[in-house]
Amino acid sequence: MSKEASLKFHMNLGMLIRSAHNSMTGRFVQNVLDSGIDISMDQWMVLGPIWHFESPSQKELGKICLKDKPSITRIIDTLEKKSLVVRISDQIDHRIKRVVLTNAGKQLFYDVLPIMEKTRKEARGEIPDKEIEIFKEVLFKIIQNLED
Amino acid sequence: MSKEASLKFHMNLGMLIRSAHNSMTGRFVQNVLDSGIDISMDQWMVLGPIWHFESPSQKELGKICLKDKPSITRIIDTLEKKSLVVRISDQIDHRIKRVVLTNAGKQLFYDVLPIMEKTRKEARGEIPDKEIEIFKEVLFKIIQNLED
DNA sequence: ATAATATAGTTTCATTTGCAACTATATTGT
DNA sequence: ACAATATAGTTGCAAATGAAACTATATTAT
Repeated sequence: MSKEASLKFHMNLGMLIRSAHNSMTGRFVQNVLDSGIDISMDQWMVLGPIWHFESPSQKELGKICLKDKPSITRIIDTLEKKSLVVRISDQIDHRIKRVVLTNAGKQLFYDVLPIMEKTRKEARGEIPDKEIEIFKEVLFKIIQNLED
Repeated sequence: MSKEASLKFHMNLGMLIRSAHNSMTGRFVQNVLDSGIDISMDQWMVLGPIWHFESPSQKELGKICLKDKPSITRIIDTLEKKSLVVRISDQIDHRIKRVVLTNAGKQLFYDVLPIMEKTRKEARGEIPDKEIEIFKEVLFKIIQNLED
C-alpha cells in the first residue's frame, strides 16, 4: 500500500463523517448554551421526537433516537425531573409507558427550534441545495447498504 | 411549525449523519470481530495514523484522531500492553513522546487493512463515484463552515 | 541566571455509557 | 387454565469518557 493510498485511508469517509458530526453537535450545544437554555444534546434528541410523535413509547423513542433502553430510561428520568415530560402507562398494554410533553416541555421545544434552525443554517452555509440533496441521498444509501 | 416540517427536523442532517456513522462503525467492528482480530475501533483509529506518520507525538495523534490527551494516553497504554507500539522520548524535546509501531503492530495493521477496505466497499455499495465525490465535498464544507 | 509562563503527557475523580440481570406484564402452546 | 416464552422498562455494575489538577520539561522575560 502506497503512502498516498494510506493518506486516503486516514481521510476516509468514516473520519470525515465523524468530524462533521462532531462539529455540528458542538455548534448546536454552543448555540443552546449561548441562548441560556438548559438542555443537553441527548435530552433534545429525545424531546423533539416526543413532540412529533405525540406520545411515543420508550421503545419507539429508542429506535427513533438511536439509543438503547437504559439510555432512554435515564433521559426520560431527567426530563421528568425537569417537569418537561410525564410518563403515562398505556391503557391496553401495561408494560408500555408513553411519554408526553408538559406545557413547559412544549415551551422549551418551541424555544429551541430556532436555535436548531440557526445551527442548520450555519452548517449548510452556501452549499447548493442540489449538493445537499445528493449528500442526503448518499447518507440514506450508506445506511441502507449496511442494514443487515 | 407544521408536522411535515417537524418530520424533516427529525430526519435532519445531524440524525442522518449520526445514523450513517453508527452503521459504518458497527459494521467495521463486526467485520474485525469476525476475522478474529483483537482490536477496538478506538485502537484502530490510533494505530492507523501511527503507521502513516511513522512516529507522531501523542499530541499530533490527538489532533489527527479527534481525541483529547487523556484518551490518547489510555489508548497508547493499551496498545503498548499489547506490544503493538512503543513510546520513545523525543531526543530534542523531552516532554514529547513519539509513538512507533512494533513489528507486531505493523503486522496487525496489514491484517486489518483489507477488513477496512471490505467495510468501505460494503458501505459504498453501488453509489456512483461522482456522488461520493460530492458527498465528501459537502462534508468538507460543513466542517469548514463550522470552524471557529 | 532566575522567575514566570507555556507545553506534553499523566493521573485522578466525577459523570456517562453499555451490558446483563431483574421485574412486571403479555402472549403462545399445550 | 397453566407453563413457557417474549416484551417493555428499570436497575446495578463495570468500563469508558471528560474536565481539571498534577508532573516534568521547555521557553520567555527580566
